[in-house]
Amino acid sequence: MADLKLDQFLPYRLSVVSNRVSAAIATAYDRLFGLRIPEWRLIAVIAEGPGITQQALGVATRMDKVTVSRAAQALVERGLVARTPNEGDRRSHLLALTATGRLLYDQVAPKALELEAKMLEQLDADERRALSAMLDRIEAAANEVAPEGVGAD
Amino acid sequence: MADLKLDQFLPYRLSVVSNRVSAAIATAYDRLFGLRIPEWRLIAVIAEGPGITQQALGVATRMDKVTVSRAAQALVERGLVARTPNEGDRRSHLLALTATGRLLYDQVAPKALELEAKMLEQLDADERRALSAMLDRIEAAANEVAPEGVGAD
DNA sequence: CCGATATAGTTTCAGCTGAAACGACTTTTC
DNA sequence: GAAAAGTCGTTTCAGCTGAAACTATATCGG
Repeated sequence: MADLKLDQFLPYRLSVVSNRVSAAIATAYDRLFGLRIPEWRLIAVIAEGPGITQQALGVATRMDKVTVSRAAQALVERGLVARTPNEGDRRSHLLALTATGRLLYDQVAPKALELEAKMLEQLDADERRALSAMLDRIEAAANEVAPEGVGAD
Repeated sequence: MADLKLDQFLPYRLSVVSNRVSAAIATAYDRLFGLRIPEWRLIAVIAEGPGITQQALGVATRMDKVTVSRAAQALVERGLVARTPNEGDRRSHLLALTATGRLLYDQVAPKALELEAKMLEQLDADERRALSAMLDRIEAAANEVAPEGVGAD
């Protein structure tokens, strides 16, 4: 009989840790800025390169197009993001932060980095690099095991 | 303005990798054994120590009691798990694998370890230890940042 | 003992997610 | 240049999750 202890099982550990981290971040963003995680992710990517389509946002954030669509609508309604017609392709629009959106981003981003720093506090630079590289390799392997599968949170 | 690139942001990377891994595993278990992740987790813990209550299962798997309740019902209905009255406390029952459940476990556990091995293939023993230790530290830090929050998948 | 409070587990309900169907527009093909 | 096929984005629907309400039992304080 196989020797399998759940809390030594990596997929389980990964899921637990990721959920804790996500929950901590989600709570903070929601309380401080009224943002959900998908919304915050869109803002982060739009801030980097304004004039982006939703489909590109989906690729960048690895979120489903439905999730992107809903988050984008919420942000537009809140006046944080504006849509301009895409001349090249009228099926889509181009998204950019409004002035208000930019202002919010300038508040959220430092807070995000601060939260991240708190969670990484006990890792030194080498460890962080190693962690990041390992995550990349694990993700690649997972993609091989089952090519599909997305999932946001 | 803060320098924040989403794909270097640890909480995001963690979430993406964890979701990929979970999706890969979930697909495999569902296809091979008709098990969802919460069900599989219960089986893994019950196999280790039969005669366990649902509340203890919740602690062990870090899943919500609702999730545990539903997974337990499904397993009982499928005849993989049996409930015996808990003499000491009649609010709860004690769960154990049936013969069928044990048989299934003996198939699932090796498969689980095999899947894990595939994902960890490119990490050597030292790296795995380091990864595990880092996950522990990150989880602890996340718990400090926001004590609550659970979440299964 | 017995009422007050707490805990195990279930049910209900609201929220989030993503597959699938759909509408609008674009590209390809003949 | 129009029908066929593909893509962007929205809507719909079904599934999963967890907070809160609820039932049954247990424990605590007087």
